[in-house]
Amino acid sequence: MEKLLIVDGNSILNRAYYGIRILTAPDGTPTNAVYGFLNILYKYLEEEKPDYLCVAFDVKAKTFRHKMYDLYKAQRKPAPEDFLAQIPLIKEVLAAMNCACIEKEGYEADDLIGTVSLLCEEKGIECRILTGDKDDLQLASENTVIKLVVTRMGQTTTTDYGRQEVEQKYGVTPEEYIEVKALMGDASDNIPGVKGIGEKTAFSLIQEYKSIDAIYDRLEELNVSPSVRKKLTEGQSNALLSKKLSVIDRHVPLDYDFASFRIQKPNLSVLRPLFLRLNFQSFLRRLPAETAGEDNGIEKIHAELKRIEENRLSAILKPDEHWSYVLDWKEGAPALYFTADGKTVFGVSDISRAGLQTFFSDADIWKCGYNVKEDLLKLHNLDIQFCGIGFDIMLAAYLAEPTRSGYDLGTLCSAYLHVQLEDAALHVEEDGQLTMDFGSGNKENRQIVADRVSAVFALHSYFAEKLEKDGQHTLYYDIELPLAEVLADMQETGVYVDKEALSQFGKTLSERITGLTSEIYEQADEEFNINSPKQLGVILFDKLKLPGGKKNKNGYSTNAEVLGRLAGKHPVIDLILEYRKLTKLQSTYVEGLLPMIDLKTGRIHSNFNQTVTATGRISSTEPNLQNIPVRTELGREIRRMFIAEGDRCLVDADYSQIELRVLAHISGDKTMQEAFVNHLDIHAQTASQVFGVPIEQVTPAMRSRAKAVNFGIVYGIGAFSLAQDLHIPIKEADAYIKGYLQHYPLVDAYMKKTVEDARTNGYVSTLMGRRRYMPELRASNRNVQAFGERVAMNAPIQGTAADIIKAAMVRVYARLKSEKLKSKLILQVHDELIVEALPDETDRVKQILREEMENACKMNVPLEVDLHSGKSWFDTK
DNA sequence: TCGACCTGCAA
DNA sequence: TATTGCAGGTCGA
Repeated sequence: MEKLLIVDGNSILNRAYYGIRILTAPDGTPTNAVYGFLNILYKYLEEEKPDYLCVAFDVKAKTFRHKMYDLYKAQRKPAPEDFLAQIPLIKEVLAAMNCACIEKEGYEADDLIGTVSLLCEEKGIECRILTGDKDDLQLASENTVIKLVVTRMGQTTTTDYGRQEVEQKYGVTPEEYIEVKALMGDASDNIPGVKGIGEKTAFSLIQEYKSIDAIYDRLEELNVSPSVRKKLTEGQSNALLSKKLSVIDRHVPLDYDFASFRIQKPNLSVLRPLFLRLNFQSFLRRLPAETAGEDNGIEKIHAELKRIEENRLSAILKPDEHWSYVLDWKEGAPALYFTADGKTVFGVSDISRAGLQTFFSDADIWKCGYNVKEDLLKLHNLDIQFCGIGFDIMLAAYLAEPTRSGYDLGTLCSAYLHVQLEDAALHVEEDGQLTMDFGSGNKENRQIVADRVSAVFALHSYFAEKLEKDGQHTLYYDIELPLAEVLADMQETGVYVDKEALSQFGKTLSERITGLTSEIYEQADEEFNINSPKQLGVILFDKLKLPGGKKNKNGYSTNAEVLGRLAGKHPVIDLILEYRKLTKLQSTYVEGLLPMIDLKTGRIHSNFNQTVTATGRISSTEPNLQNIPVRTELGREIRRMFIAEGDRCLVDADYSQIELRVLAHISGDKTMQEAFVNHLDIHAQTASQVFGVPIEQVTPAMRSRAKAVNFGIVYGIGAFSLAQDLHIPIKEADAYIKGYLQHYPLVDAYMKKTVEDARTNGYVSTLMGRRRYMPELRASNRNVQAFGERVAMNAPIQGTAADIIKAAMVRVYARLKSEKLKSKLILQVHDELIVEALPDETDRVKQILREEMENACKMNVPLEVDLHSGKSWFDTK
């Protein structure tokens, strides 16, 4: 038996719109609903494998229902703009897929669906209706199944309703379902129903009497309460009207030939460019592979590969050329591919160390790569210097769009050049490495790599120009690009760890954890998994009956804040808090760090990522060395294990209040600037302002509150959260914020202006021209918008601070190098730099750190650096 | 085995 | 209903 799938276009698009986070094409077109729609469509095409497919849409014009009842759907709020914009877009996509879209003036999608499903019944074709709207349940039959879509937490699921399922679930037949709806009405469509009759009564009435007509035929005999009878009497005309409105018209004169619903192949020459434009990578991958000679209108990257012998390298490499390259390790031994024109790619397989040196160690040979930091590390393993770094595609793409989730070459080609890098979909890139399945049918590795070199070349032209146009030249060439080398060096150097001491600390923790575990079991009077918040919640709130009910969707919340409020109510609480503290240290910082210690060097080589954060900060992984405990006494012990090797020492330099200084500078607020210019205690100063007392009368409590406000302001805090943070009434918190903005009026003005600028420009910028695009501000969801506003206020501050410390790192690195010091920069923790210094260089290193950090950026307020040194990180406080 | 979720660590 | 990150554990698909 053949099968047809008909989709309620508006309904599914709507579900997709609200179910999916904000998503935009590179040109700013909102695409989340279209993306979600296609995901749902593809999913059910695969699941149902229909022979026919069509998508029904509503038409804007009034329908016969409006003529019947002019209030029909009258209360509907107009859909958000970025939703409406996607309706023509999905139709464009469906047209390119050669999928029939049907619509008819005067009718709704439901009527078309009803008509098509009836046609199916007549033709003996199975019909599946994909919709988010329960109204269609009236169409269910043995042959017609409604697939009702529910989107929850990003997941799409459907429940299938045939005749049986409707009867089972609702206790009425599909035909009777219309009667129920007519009785109870439908607020969303403004169908009146009978006033006072709700869902329950409507269902029981229809279950008993089957139809509205039957009810009114024998109204006086009905076995109902007088009040229900009264309501029915008064609502008779509304009931009849509602039924007319609710019933789907299954006899719409269709202007479409049923045969045109038969599934056809997509029009690739239209669909592929469209998906490229929308940057739908996952859908591009679904499209059938191109056959040879097929002209699909898309330019493909293709390089002519010339394999050469290593001894010809010097002859080919002219220093006045710009060389785009890829260093490939796929075939076991390194291979070098490079091009000067993007068309001819030279390839040297099995290249020797000397060959690599010819290319990489010559500063006169200008080189453009992709993820240069990785190449630096690989070459350093062979003890080869990498000089003449001219450009890095990945870093440029990061500046162009720091919120991207990844920067693989194929994606960048489609997103920015609208050109396809062939086989891009078949391989996965990790840290810029090419890993792929060389199964049959693929092009051979060499050609793929050659094409990648060509892509690097093309992207360089594009991004070099874009950086100029966007005013990011200095940020790129003076900060990000040289920083790659600094980070590679830091990664390579690593930080020395006292493995024995760390292990010993772990043993001590283990003993205490064992003891705590049995104490907790004793108090709970049973054994359970303390690490499971779910089980813990049951113990605390069900078994021990502690107050403080549910919070999250899995049940009870048991985080430190909740437990803290419970402290004193039961002895187990303190034990659990202690248990949590110790197991955190044990699992994350002892068991997590120990295996990361390089056996040869005794050091941990964390990965410093340059293209991860939305604001310009660096991130650290495997392990993350930017979140080593410091706030609690016991946690801080971990820092004793990070030590300088041999007779060296650690020098720690951290910026004092860098974000507030940035705020004082970019807002232009004189009061705040003065505090910094005069080297005053900014939190005490703020307290004095907000509480209206002289500075010498500021109590520690006042200062600590002011400090919280200072922090909060930077994050775009609201009164609610400040109140929660400080455990004070919202009103009071609100007064603090108001007072703050009153005393720092230009901070207030800055916040407002930044958000306004972000709305008009679509992005915010840091002092050095780093951007963050803010599509959130154009979202229809209030929460998303409010989030966007906070981000708009915070990103320039956090981002400028990131710019500054990055500049400082480049300067410190250059100074250490130019002064031929052996001391090494080893860590960066957002506002803090750590150098492992030789004994006779320590004083010089301190001087360099202070000079280069304090002068990294000229602002209207001074930058101040606190310096400490010691044998371990613990000692540098 | 993988992803969602909760929790907690840092600036 | 405060920004930016990373990671470990549990639990269910």
